[in-house]
Amino acid sequence: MTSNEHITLLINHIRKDVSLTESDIEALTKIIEIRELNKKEFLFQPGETSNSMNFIAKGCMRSYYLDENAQEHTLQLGIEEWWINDLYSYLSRKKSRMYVQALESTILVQLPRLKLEQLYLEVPAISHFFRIKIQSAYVAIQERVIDSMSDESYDRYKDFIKSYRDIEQRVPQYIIASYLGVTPEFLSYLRKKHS
Amino acid sequence: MTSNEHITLLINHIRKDVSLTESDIEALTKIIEIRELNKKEFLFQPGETSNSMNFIAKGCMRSYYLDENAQEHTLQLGIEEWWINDLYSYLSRKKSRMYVQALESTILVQLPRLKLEQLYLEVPAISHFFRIKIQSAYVAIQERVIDSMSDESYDRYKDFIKSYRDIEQRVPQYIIASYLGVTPEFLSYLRKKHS
DNA sequence: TTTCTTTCTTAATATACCTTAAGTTTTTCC
DNA sequence: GGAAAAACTTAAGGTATATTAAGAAAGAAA
Repeated sequence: MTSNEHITLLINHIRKDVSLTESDIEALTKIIEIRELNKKEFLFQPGETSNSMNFIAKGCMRSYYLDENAQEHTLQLGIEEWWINDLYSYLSRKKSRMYVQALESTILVQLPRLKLEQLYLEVPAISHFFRIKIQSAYVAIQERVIDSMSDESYDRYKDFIKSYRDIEQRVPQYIIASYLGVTPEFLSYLRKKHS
Repeated sequence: MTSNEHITLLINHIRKDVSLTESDIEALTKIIEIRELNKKEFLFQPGETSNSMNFIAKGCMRSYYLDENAQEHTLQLGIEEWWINDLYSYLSRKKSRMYVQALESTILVQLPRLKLEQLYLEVPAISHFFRIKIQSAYVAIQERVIDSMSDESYDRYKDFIKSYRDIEQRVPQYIIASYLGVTPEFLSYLRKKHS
């Protein structure tokens, strides 16, 4: 697949929410960078600051952090046509506490922050698109807070599958466990018990 | 306290983040509504849609929802100079699942959504201010996700106190328990154990 | 294929947290 | 100020989830 096809995927994705003229597309295309990551490679790590919006054209990514006991906690997962980032770091321009990592060999279409903010002035539709995206990110994370409050861990697992239907098959169980906040052993037990 | 003082509180609050001219303030003041709530009164309830941004001029509020077992889960708390809402409902214009309730007798300075969106066009500083606020709401809720992943509930309690220093004294323990996701009995046990 | 590494499962034991219920303290309101 | 309601504490017994460790299965590498 050529880099053009990845860009087209992004453009069609944006066009689901807002209309773009040919000149909008040209301006957008100018600021795009393509980034390839090998399996297990990091997009960024704690201490770095996120400086781009990252669209997954191919592959699978996750964000996670390590707690004081060096336990991994997965916050976000994504496959083709999802966005992956530490939005906290991107929006606040502070250092991230997150690892953002490729779970498969992955191709990202990146929009660097400074150029994107320039583009907002030129192409309001793009600004509008990202306002929608940041709103949905807020909605998604609030959903996550609510789901995580269910004290039945099997319910949380069902919530997870509802939100991440297509992803469940592609990521290892231990990552799902780290998303749900249970041990892999316990997740294994739950799956057996309910099957 | 007159309603003017409540409005001044809001204006000074906004001026911490952006500059406002006298005419900005005049335009802002025009759309303001004051809402008084008695203790335990609801600002809105599940099934309703949030149609305003709500600044607490006086009092104490919380948002919570009921799970399938009719357990309360507190999502957000606020006192003077905090904003309280179901931002999910406000931004998406969908029905809320939340109760937003006064924990003390409370005075809100409200900005109705439609008028506020008009005001954004007239006074960009206000638009900028709320972009900052919505960003911080995102940051706060991500913080909450991370804090809630600590499986030691006493750690979560310490995180809570760090985020809600001034509020801890003013709300009942059982609400803190419902925020932390533990029973009031267990919170009581924890506080004794660590004191 | 064969070996090595990663991921998944099983099971025994340990612990954090819940449930219930009763008693105590604090707050509300007439 | 006093009665009623709301909130908080204590403790016993129960359940959900963690820990550890070992073996099985699947995937990657050679």
